[in-house]
Amino acid sequence: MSTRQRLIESTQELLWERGYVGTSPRAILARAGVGQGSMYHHFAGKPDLALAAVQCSAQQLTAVAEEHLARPGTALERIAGFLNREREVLRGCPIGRLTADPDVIARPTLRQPVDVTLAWLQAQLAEILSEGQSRGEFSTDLVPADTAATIVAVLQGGYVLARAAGSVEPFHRAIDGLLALLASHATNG
Amino acid sequence: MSTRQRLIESTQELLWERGYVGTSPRAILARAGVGQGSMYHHFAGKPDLALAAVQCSAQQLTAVAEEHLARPGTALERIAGFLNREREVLRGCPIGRLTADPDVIARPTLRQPVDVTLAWLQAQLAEILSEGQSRGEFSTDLVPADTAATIVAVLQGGYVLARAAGSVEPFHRAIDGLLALLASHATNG
DNA sequence: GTCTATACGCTGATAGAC
DNA sequence: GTCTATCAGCGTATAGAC
Repeated sequence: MSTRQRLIESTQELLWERGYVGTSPRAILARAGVGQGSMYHHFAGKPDLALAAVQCSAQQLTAVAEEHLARPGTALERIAGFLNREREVLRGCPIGRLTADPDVIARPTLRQPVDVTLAWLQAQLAEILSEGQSRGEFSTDLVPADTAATIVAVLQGGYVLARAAGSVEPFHRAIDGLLALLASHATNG
Repeated sequence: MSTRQRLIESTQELLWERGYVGTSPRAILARAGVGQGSMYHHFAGKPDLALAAVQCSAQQLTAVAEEHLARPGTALERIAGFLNREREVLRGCPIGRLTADPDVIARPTLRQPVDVTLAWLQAQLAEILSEGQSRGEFSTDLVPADTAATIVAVLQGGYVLARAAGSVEPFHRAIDGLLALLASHATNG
């Protein structure tokens, strides 16, 4: 693997664990096993490297979500399959996590991929809900865009509860509670 | 106001904005308008001061929630009133925000008040849901503990979506979506 | 109690050798 | 391309004057 790629991967891991503010170039270099010169050769500085890492994480998250959401089944089944996919719950969401970071929120270029990824996910879920409604699988009482925001919020908030508790349990309770609410609106579940 | 109190309040604000990792004693002192000596006189160091600030924020959040949840009305009305209470959405949750911080998660003494506060909130909501069920206001199909976790997760995740988007809109959509799901389970709404 | 002085390692970056 | 040297400033804490 190239030095450039190793730098990006190390940065991805550190951003996930410690956020932008808590990640220093020194720590990135130590994890990647390269010297400072390499980093400043491939990237303009910390913000530039962080942007590359965030874009990479956003791309990976999108790909995984797309793969799960594209599986066959009813709207409810596809959503449940996505929510119950394997996750490292206590590590949290590598993208959602960045919203806690003041420097990410303050820099439009860093915030943008976070915004785009979460908006894309909501749009995908809204589309699935809408299709489910037109197939008669789902109650037309629900507003797809609102329900989609609720679903993504449960996911992001579930991570918060799990990390606070030091246990995956509240995450799964939040998902189960959501699926129970959604199930009663499904006509073919 | 005492110097000690000013230090705690400055720390509360900075922890909310920047988290534990992003908050330096220097920044705290500058905001409080006191010298270093005062801080190390009243507190053992940064972790000790942060603990006092987090406990204070937890106490304040609990008091506000308690006040809203104790208002009269059906279970659904009380929950809706709590969810729609005035919030500084784009600032996020001063308690939930701390779960993104690696040093908070790593220190049991700092994590504990976060854990206790979010667990208490879930317990309160579960109690309201359970009471609603026994009064016939709410479907007995729902598991109160699961639904309570879902509600708190929507709140915490709503902040994430709002901060990512730089807009309060997705927060309110997530809340509206949740309330729509809950409303269909209420028999007196 | 509160202040200033001092300390040492880390942050984030530049310069220049190889 | 990658390395090491060097830098001004910050992070966190201690010492000791007032």
